[in-house]
Amino acid sequence: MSRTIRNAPTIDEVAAAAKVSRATVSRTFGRPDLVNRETVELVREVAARLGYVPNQTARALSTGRAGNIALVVPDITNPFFAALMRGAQARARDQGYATFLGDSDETPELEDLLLTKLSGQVEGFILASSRLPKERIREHAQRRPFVLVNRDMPRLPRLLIDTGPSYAKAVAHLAELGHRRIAYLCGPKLSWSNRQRMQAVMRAAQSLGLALSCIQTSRPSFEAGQESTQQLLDAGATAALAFDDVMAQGAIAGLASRGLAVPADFSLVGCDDELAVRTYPPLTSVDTGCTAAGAQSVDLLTDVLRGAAPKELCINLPTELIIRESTAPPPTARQTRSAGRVGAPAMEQR
Amino acid sequence: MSRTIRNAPTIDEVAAAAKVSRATVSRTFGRPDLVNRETVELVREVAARLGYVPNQTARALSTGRAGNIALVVPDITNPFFAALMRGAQARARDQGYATFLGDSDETPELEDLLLTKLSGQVEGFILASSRLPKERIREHAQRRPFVLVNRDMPRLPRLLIDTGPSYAKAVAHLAELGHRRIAYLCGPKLSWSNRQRMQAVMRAAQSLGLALSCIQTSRPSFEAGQESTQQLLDAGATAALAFDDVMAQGAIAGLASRGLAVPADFSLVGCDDELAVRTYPPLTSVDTGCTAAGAQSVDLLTDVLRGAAPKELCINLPTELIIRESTAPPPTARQTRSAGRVGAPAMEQR
DNA sequence: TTGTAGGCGTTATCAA
DNA sequence: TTGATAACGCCTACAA
Repeated sequence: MSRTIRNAPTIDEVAAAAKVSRATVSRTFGRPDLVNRETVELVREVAARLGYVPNQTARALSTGRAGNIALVVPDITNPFFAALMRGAQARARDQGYATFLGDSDETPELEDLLLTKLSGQVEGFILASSRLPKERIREHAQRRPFVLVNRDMPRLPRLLIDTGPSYAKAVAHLAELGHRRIAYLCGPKLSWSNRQRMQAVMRAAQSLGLALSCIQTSRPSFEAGQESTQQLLDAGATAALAFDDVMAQGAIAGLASRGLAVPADFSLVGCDDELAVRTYPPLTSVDTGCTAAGAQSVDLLTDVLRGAAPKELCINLPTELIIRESTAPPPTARQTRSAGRVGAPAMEQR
Repeated sequence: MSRTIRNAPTIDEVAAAAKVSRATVSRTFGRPDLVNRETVELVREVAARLGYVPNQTARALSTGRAGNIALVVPDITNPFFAALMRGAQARARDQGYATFLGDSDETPELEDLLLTKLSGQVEGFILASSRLPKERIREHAQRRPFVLVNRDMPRLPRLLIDTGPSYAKAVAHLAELGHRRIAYLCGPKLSWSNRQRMQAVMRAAQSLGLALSCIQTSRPSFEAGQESTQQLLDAGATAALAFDDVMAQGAIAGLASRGLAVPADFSLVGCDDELAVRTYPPLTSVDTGCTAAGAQSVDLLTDVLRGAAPKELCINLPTELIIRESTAPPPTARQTRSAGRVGAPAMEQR
């Protein structure tokens, strides 16, 4: 009854105006191959003139296919998820789906709520970096098809961005530069990616004989990275691998505010590579190909929806360590090595 | 027919199991105040046991209220829009709405497509920074309630983030620092915000007697900012105001790759203040309060939907210039002024 | 307080 | 190739 909505023309009005049955109009838009060429044109014309657009809701009720999917993420503000969303939405659109966005603000309860509220209007979910207990995920997955991103649960279609090897490589890279004490700046406790990365770092550090401190944080945010500075220094580390680029960027800022420069005084490694090339100095980071991953997660979901169950329900996406300018030999080792770093003169303070 | 979706129980099954009419079940969920307490409990119980959840699609078809809104943006990857989305989605959820996201990739055609495809399932739109011709917007707005963000069209509910005064202030700030030739790094031609900001800069520059160059760019991206470096220098400018933080950040990187430091060799002003505090150096930027704006645009839309037409359909949001460390006196003027900039030592090159 | 019945706009099944 | 006619699941006057 909103006065701003003029009554949209229905299929019946088009049918009447075109002097055909409403079934023909329906077919014209849904299965034009079943309709006479000329009839199609006629109907299209009339429809256009009247401004008719098939009512998606009615169509959904009739067919059982909503034509929608939902992407649920912990924080759309994080460049990783923004890129994922971008890739997913574009691909979904290409396949004729509209995309809901659910931002859970890193809280399992909200995530759960979004899942139940959205489930009625959605053919399937892409659940990225879920913080939910696996039992809940299983329950939800029973109602609607799910694709998990960065969460590993047997028998559920999932897309795992495999950062482990790259983090191991990054540790080796730091070891080669001469670092002996390093730190891992943790992501969310409930994050699969965090566990994966932390484990990779732990193993690599151990096998290379490096001392490692794991530093807990409240949330994968710039601020958390910033606030971790003291602990980073207390740990006696000369380098750190952060859970992602955002935290690494925060750490750089935190160090800078204490007069410490990266990489002259401290080396830092990030992850996602969305931000990395934009920071100062540009971050050594793990490229996760997030935009492509978004698109691929949609492909996986639509495969499932189409019943074209892919033989392999678990897709592993490789990553790559990109070495830039945020990593260098530790301060004490510098004298004995070539120290010149383009555009990143060491500060004299401290 | 998907094998993963078990057939959801319908209102009739619940009614039968509870030995009431289906109207009673319907009321139990929609208007429980119209049903006997005990009956409500009974029905709820039975529904829970059966796992019944009202079918949102059927409800929407019947009531005409989809319970959905859509936010359409040019690029969800831009921190401004990500923050806007975050604020909007959260507020929409609080008000019982689910939110579609449409990313138009800066192209009017895609934007148009999204609008028509989404319109069937949505009670209203929030259209942010539309690149569409105003006639098209009017046509769409005729079908569904619209709230425009950063686009000024008479008689349409809109939320305008008023950056003009802050840009003028920024120009004055640069003038005070001693800059005589400045540049404006343009945003998208079709952007209202861009026009607003450019005009503010032009006027301020003129009234202060500063030389101004406007530098066109392809897209409001980091890369575009980076690529503008040559033109910035060719113009002989010693400072620039960018359309937003992303471009400013790109410009910093572009300058750095030529051995020029900000603010020692060049001053830069950004906009949005989402990124600003995270860059190096931290950007002098215009705070647009994007997250709050997202929430407020939803409020405005739901007001309209509720028929509670606000007396003022145009909301102007004030902004604030935040001075940080990316602005300083120009190189030539430096000798005669106090040059000490915390944490941003001048580079010796050039 | 509860029940009956018509309608929301499409699609799908059968005939023609 | 087209048309009539049930569903689809729910809401909502209107009646009881």
